[in-house]
Amino acid sequence: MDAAVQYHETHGSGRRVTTDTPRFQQVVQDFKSQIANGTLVQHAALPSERRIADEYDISRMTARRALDALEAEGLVYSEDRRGRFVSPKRVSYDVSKMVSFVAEADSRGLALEIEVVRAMKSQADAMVAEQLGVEHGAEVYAYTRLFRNNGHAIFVETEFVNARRCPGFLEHDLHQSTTRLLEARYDLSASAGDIAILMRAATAEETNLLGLAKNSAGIELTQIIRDSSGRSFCFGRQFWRGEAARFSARAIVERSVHD
Amino acid sequence: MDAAVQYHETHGSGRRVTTDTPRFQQVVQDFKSQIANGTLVQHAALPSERRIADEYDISRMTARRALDALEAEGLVYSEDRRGRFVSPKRVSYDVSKMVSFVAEADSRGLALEIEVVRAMKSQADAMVAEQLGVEHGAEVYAYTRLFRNNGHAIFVETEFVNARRCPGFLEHDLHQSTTRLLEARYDLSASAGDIAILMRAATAEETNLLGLAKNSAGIELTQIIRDSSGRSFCFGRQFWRGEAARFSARAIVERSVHD
DNA sequence: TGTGGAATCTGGTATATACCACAATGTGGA
DNA sequence: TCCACATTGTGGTATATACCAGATTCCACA
Repeated sequence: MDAAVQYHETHGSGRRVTTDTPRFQQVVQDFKSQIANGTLVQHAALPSERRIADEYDISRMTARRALDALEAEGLVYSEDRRGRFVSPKRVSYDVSKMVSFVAEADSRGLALEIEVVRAMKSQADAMVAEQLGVEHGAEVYAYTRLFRNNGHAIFVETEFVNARRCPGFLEHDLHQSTTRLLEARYDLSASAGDIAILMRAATAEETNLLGLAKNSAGIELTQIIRDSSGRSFCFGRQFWRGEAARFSARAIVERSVHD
Repeated sequence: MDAAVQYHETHGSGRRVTTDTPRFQQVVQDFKSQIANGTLVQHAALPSERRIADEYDISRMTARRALDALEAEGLVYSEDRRGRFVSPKRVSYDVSKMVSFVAEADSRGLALEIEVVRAMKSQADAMVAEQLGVEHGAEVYAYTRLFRNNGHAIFVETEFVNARRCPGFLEHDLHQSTTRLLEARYDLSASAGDIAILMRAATAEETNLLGLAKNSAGIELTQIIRDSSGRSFCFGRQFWRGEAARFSARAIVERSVHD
């Protein structure tokens, strides 16, 4: 256990003209390579912090730093007291298609599982009321669902539907596309939608459901679905693991539809 | 050193059994409050790590943990060896409007500054060639610009334009909206666009230009701009500070085949 | 009135150590 | 055979310390 503090610079494969590559960055780079070249496939377990520290001859805290960096980048996820694993590949979500993500995923063969976390009748708060175009305090159905792909949680969604327009909504099976449900049962078909995407930190519940590390960031996607008369009948808020998705959209200037 | 670590369990309800609140979370919460209630306004300096450690009677590393968490959430940004500061408010970007963000920002009174980092004629690599619909190796103009709002860097963008369609492009002033430039000088008006949004880690250059912490995540937004005939003439890739923006879009259902 | 340089401050990296709480595994006894 | 219990492993939190290098400040000297 000699030579604790050494700070010798291993200029070796020095590419960067910067000062000196921090040791933890070496670990980061190594694992990035291993993930990129397939040595580590998705969901494969990484060595433990202690093992990495040992192998690289660094302290556990430094190993941890490297792993935290990989996690922050989304290349790796961790399960509390079980280990760290390679993140699966991103899924694509075309937000321009108002077909529910569920339906879209189905058609592309994604094994999407839905867990209903919570479902209840409640009253619209200011936010929900504005989005749904109902009175403050009006009855709405609110339900939260967790979406997994191959067993791996990728996002959690809370949706609000206008109770007056969708009586008995919660009696239906929520393990399916909401869009389809609304269309089949209530003759409400999506005609347009407003979508917003932003990056933010996960709330406590999202952290738990998605199995995220504390204070980690992800992507919030909110959408308001409107019928052909422009009235909104469904408001949803999704929170995605940051590394789990790629969102695409198509923009068309003005209203001119050519075809 | 007397115990000082107490860890009595409060037994939550779900699967997770939350133990005692970690000390660093207290710091996180405090600053969150101060930012929320306006005690700390945007760009205000937070106390240094050492000062926080002192005031909360925690170690510097624990204080650092708290600050890192705040930074990961985007509430705070740090400047190397200068300090940590409260992040400014998000800007909104409607990606459905094919008007350049610059133009849109102007009209809303944002003080947007553009710094041209790099501008050159180069040859399309596989990626760029595909997006622009040109031959691999075809001549393109490539330029990188850094965008600041009130002096605070918010995103960096690299755009590629088809050199054949836009001769002498780089001779124009790039401190303006590209969309406008293309329209005014080359009669190329945006008619549609494909946009993709995803969260990822910053590259080394992005880290430097945006003044980010190492390995921090942000949002990549790529867009392909097409003319009325569907041909693409501009391909751009933006990397945004994660906390800096909110992206909105409007989706319209195109009734087609229903499976 | 500068101006150069030292002192001080800041975040960044790194180590060593300790304990906690839960997960997985292994072992012995009923 | 099956279950209770101990052992081991893992990530999570926390402390104390050290040095680095750039940013800032301020003061003495020209």
